[in-house]
Amino acid sequence: MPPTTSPAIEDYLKTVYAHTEWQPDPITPKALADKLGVAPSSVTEMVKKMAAQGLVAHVPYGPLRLTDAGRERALAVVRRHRLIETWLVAEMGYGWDEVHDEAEVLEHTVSDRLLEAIDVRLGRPARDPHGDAIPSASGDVASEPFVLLSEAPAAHVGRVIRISDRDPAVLRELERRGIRPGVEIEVTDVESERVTLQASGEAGALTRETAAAIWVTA
Amino acid sequence: MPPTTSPAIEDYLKTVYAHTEWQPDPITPKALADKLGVAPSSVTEMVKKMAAQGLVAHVPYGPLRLTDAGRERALAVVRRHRLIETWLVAEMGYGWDEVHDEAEVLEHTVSDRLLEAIDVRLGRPARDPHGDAIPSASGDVASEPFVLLSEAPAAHVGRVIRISDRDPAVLRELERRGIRPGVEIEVTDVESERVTLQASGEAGALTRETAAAIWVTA
DNA sequence: CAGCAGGTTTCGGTGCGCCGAAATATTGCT
DNA sequence: AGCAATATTTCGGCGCACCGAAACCTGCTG
Repeated sequence: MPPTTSPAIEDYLKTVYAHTEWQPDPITPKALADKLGVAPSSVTEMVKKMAAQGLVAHVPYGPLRLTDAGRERALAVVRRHRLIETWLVAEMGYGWDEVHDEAEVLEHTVSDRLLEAIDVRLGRPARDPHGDAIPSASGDVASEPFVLLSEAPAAHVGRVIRISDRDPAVLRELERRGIRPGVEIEVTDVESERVTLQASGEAGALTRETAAAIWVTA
Repeated sequence: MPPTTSPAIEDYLKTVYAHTEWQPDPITPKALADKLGVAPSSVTEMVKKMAAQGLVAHVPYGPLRLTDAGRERALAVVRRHRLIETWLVAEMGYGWDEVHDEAEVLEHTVSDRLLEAIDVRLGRPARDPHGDAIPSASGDVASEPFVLLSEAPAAHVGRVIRISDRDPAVLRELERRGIRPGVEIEVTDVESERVTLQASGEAGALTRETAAAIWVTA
């Protein structure tokens, strides 16, 4: 178990971790392959390596779980990603819908020292522009009770905590509608594929899929 | 000749280009291998690929020259490297002897957009902290007549233009002696392996090798 | 409870960038 | 000119991360 955490393995760890933030049950190889845009056979192989390094626990034909060591590495990568995103928005003139790809690359190449300098410049922020918690250097993550907007009952009132940054188009759409971290939302109606709501004084509706990208306070 | 310029090829291009800044004659495969810390056989192979992409001109068993296309790519990489170095020093609290390795990595991963943002923030600087000219986005490079301090005759008086950033220890050494870009230097004596000089009012001596890392105005 | 549709793994294979050893070319020296 | 030192290339091979095809499990359905 040498500290040979390649960029590829970092991506795997990050993706497994990200899954646990949105879904309670462990991720399957197929889901991982889809999110990474990689063939299932590649996942099998890579997971074998990661298991050998003690980063994931995996029983053949079963799902996938991070070990403590794996979670620690994953959190370090997530920290990098989110700090870089925050920096791009705060200092480099990026919009919150434009930072994901750049951070995706830089998270693997920024040194610890540079990351620390960024963290200090930004005043050690706790959340990134999408509301995602930024793990501390020691691996602590701020957490707060939440519900997915797609799961919230009618009449639920909450503040937007975070919005998934996976789809820039969704971010632009939500921005246009005044939905961003910190905003109050009231769910007015829940249908099978639509959630109707009131945000920033404006009424509107979201598809269930879009609503699943949003955390609101419980 | 697809635009498949990998990080490895970028390093080769940059190194070949850097050589031409310090030496008039074209670089040999051996020298390139040494500077890159790579086996000679790797250079042969990589050069073949680069020649196939029209980036270098190479006759078997002969030296190595950049084509116009190769120079263009090399300048783009050099621009990245030097802008990043400048940024690290200007904004992120790095010393001029500490930026090389970080820039070495980031030059391959920073997007054009982010680079442009950095350039703008810094006010489109013309030289980096070591005095190296930063090529413009269109590939123009500022130049000024110079002599290597190792080649300067006794009694020569000039201003330090640039100092090679290859060896951090040399940079610290020079900094300690007050030798940095912009400083006036008078060569007081030239021996075979030593150059004696006066800089910032202080007398001192440098090995020929160290002096070969310094450009002064002609 | 047999069969089938899925997901998962195995297997052979690819491109990239690297290596060392061996073959070959060039150069400099006597 | 001849030879030895040195540079360059060729060759087989390696590790990484990926692929597709085929074999193999598992769980669900009929």
